[in-house]
Amino acid sequence: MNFLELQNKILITEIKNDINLENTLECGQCFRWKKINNKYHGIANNENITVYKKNKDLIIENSNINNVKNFWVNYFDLNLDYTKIKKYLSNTNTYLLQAYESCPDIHILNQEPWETLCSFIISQNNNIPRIKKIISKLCENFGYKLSNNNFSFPDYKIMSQLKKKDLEIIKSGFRTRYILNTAEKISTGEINLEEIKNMEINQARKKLVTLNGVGPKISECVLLYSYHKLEAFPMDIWMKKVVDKLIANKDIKIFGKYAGIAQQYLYYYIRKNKHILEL
DNA sequence: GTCCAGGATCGGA
DNA sequence: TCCGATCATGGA
Repeated sequence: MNFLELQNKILITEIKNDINLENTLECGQCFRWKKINNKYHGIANNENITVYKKNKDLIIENSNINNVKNFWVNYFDLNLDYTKIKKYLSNTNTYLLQAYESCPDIHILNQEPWETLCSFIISQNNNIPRIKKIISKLCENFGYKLSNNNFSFPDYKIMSQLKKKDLEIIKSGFRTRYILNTAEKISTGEINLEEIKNMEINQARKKLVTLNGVGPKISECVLLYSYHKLEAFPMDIWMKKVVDKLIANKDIKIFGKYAGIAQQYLYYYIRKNKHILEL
């Protein structure tokens, strides 16, 4: 990997593991990236960046080169050997091979734990367009303004001070008390998100589901999308259908330590090709 | 108008 | 331990 700085752009060349931004940013692991004219606009690390591909190179605008090296390379998971992992998974399931072809080069992002946790609490029994809307309103109303219409995700300290009435504006319904209760537990230190990062996965699972409104599915999402525990396997209604109909013996153990990556390909592939589940 | 959404919780069998 | 009703809201 090599970094070139020109004006406000940083060009990342010689990336060993090709990343497809559309598949990575629209496969259901994140909710805040927006595509405008073939470029993606998003916020993390209190930076509002634009990212796009030029051939195999990745271009990041509005960041400084040190942040790109330290934060964004990790965020987009550019150092993990996805070729090796896909090969490891390649003889497990024929639909997975179709998914590789149909939606290639998905990377599992390294997202910030609080944003991921809160976002997936909002996601429960909800549809993706509305999830995005609720999260957007949450940021507009309680985040920091970074530029024109771009707001940071509000941190848990701010949210722990909010009341139910304050959140009525975001229309998160029955999930509101879960959000507030979780923000409270993290603020008081009852749950430490930094500690969970270093825990063994089963220990981390146990800790996360102690949060009110966090069950096995949301827990797996946080483990995979922000703690990068690649064996985590979020089992939502779609993946239940996939496991039920498309996986031999309905056994996800075949995916081993990279189950989460198999899950991400299958999830996105099946949501774009729902007819496969009708077979 | 009806059905359903990247679920979790609770009460009752 | 298991199962179904329920939760708030609006997208499709």
